[in-house]
Amino acid sequence: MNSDNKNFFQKVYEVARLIPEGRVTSYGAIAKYLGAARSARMVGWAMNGAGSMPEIPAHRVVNKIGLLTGKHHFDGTNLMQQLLENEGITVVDNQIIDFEKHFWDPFKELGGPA
DNA sequence: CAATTGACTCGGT
DNA sequence: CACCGAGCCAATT
Repeated sequence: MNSDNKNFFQKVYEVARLIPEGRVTSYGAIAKYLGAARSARMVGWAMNGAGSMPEIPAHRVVNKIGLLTGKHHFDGTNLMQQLLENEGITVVDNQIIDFEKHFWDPFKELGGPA
């Protein structure tokens, strides 16, 4: 079926919405899962629109090294970090501690491309 | 309509 | 190890 009927942004919203609590993922991971590994920027842009989507935990999406590059887009200056810490994730200097331990891989969790 | 920017990532020098 | 360029695609100016 045509999962590709949906727009790229729409898919990003779906995957982001599926991120479990206490987990995080990267823009590139989502982009790659959608078949656009080099379009990580688009994921970020999508997240910008996701800011209006309460079901889309954009704060759980960070760059590939676990750095909160998008924290400036949230209200205040440390809201993103507070949200992550609230879920049991440790963040120091805008960077997630044990990032790979909290990393949520859509390929692994969603089953990935057959 | 053209140029610039942007919540990224990879690779080369 | 640090810096720079290329690729991706969309929104804003």
